[in-house]
Amino acid sequence: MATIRDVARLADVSVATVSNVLNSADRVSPELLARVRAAMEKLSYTPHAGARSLRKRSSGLIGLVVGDITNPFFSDLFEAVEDAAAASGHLVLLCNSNERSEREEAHLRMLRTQRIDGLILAPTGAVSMNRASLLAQLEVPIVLVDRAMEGLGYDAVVLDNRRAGFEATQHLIGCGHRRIGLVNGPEVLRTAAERLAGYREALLAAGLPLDPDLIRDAGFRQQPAEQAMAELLALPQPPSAVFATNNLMTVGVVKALADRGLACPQDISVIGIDDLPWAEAVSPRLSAVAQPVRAMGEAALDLLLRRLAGSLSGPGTTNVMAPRLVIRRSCGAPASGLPAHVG
Amino acid sequence: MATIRDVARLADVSVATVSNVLNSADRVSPELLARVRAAMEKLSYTPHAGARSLRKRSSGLIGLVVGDITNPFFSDLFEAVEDAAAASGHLVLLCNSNERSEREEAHLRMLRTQRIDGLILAPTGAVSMNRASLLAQLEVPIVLVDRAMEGLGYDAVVLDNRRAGFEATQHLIGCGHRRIGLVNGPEVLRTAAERLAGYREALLAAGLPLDPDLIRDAGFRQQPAEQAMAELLALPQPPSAVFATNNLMTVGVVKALADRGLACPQDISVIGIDDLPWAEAVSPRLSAVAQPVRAMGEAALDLLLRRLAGSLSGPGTTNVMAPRLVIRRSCGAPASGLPAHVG
DNA sequence: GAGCTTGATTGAAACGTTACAAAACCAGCT
DNA sequence: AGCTGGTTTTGTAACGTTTCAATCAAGCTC
Repeated sequence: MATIRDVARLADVSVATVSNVLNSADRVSPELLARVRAAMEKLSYTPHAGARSLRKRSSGLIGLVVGDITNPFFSDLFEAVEDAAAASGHLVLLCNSNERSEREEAHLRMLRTQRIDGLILAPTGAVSMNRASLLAQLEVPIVLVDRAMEGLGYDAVVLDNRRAGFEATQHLIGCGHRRIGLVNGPEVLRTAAERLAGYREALLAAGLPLDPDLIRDAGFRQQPAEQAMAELLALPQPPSAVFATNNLMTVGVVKALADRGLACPQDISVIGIDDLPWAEAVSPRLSAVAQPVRAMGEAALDLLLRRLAGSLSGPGTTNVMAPRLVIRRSCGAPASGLPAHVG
Repeated sequence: MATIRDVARLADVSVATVSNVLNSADRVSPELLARVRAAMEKLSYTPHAGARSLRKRSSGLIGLVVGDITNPFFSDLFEAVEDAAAASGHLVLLCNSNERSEREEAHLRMLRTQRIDGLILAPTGAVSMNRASLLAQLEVPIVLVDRAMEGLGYDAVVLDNRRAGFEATQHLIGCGHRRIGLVNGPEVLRTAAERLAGYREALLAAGLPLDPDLIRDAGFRQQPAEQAMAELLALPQPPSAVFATNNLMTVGVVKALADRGLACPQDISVIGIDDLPWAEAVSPRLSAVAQPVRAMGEAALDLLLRRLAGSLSGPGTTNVMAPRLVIRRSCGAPASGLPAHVG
């Protein structure tokens, strides 16, 4: 494979000049520029990223680590980040931790040997001390997405989770529901806690009672959500509507209903967080509180690039994005047959 | 950040020795090994991938380029490939071309400057001359996935598309259907052509006529598939069952039905290629011909690694994987109200 | 105790770039 | 002709590794 020396030889200039046309083309005269470009073309020369990253102190690589690339939220996120990164000449290194923190830590080490310029991290689970130090060792700007980890001083871009919880619940209340099930993630996670807070707040605002029986922790996962939904249905006074706080759990909830032959919204109403590509395709078309995924990815990369450029400094800021309520058909008036309870 | 020299100094050995513990630990005495390891630990040393890739002639990077990471098929594929690659100490560089060949070509150039060790490519669209030469210039082993490009001599792992088409169609025929719509991709693509061939063959085997009106090209995309389904329904003699030849088009078809209030399988039966994570959740639970995505990813990486190790050589082989028919509820007997036509 | 063998350790030369200071060039002035 | 000040161009020392031949130590054998 051709090196910069070969190009220099062929164009009859010094290697320094070739390097210049690569990096600051304006510092070289038009005629040499043309000669060099021609030589590169003829040899189909491509610079060696390794050598470059060795000499400059930057690799042009940006790490993106997510918990589950199979989750549409994360694949959309990757797409957004990669598009934006391409525009600034960066390459995105995607790491999928499969929600296992050991894998995530292994990935962080990998990313360090790659000498990434910056990291976008959607942290899985709680923040271990171990991981915090791995992050610090990277010695590069870091932007958190989806889940913020307070106290570490990193930039973050997150959904306004309280509001998302509030709007979803409010929408159901507006449809006439009074007993609303909540299939939530574990409260130790900030996102879950905030979504719950929004739910509470909406109930309170409507003067509705809060029944702890209606609140379930399904670990943000599909299978447990299915189980949780089953339990809710088995309650002496089952809810007339359910709010699932992420997309995986929405699938679980819908499946539980389908398995029991319950129609929606006739028998029970459903709303979820995260819009899904097929939400429009299934019947009923699912209502949801959508996250502005693309905007979140772009915002994250923007923060990162600004840190890299030095145009942003000081302690990390948290960028809170507004959810968007997408109303389709899965929420209707409470089933007449079921008791719409007033507590 | 600590370098190999720092480690050597601290452990009071030569850099060569440190390098040895990194690469062939068995060639160094236990006591020096321990000293070096301790020094690395203390300095939290991590090798510089760039420098390494410069000196050895390999980067430890493997490229994976796909058309649409948002498509569950591809995100599953990435997951499988990354898992397998991690086991062999490779890092996967994912590139998403958004089905645009210019982006794909830009990515191939990027991958060349990264000096990837090998490439797994799910080619989008037809093979341009330009792209063929870009691939050749990479000068690394290449494995094609999903769509083979004949004549270039690369290894490939693909679905047995003919059989997939055959089994899906046969299943519908077995349910009693005689007019079966086919929502297919463009026939210039081998995959689409073969799936069509399987469809034909199944009809032929059952002694059923082939009605060209029932066959539509929806470009493997959702929106056109919705449109195609609408056209099929508007036919004077609409089909009693539909077979969509990929997951995006299945969504489009289902949506078209839902929009018209058509129930499935009561009004019309549906089967698709590619299983979907939510196929079990919607009602009706969708039947499908599943691709063994994980196995395909693993097979692709395996081929690549064997080429790299030199244990595989000679012309490329094509690895044909068997589809798996997953029967759920979306296919039933033809609607009594609709004419089950005998041509 | 001299000569071998074997295995562990090391010095130093690459690998392909970029950065920086030095050199060369070229007008335009005195 | 000799300067000056400004561009272009260039030589060369890093950057952090690995590789490979060379050295060294230690245990054998005769």
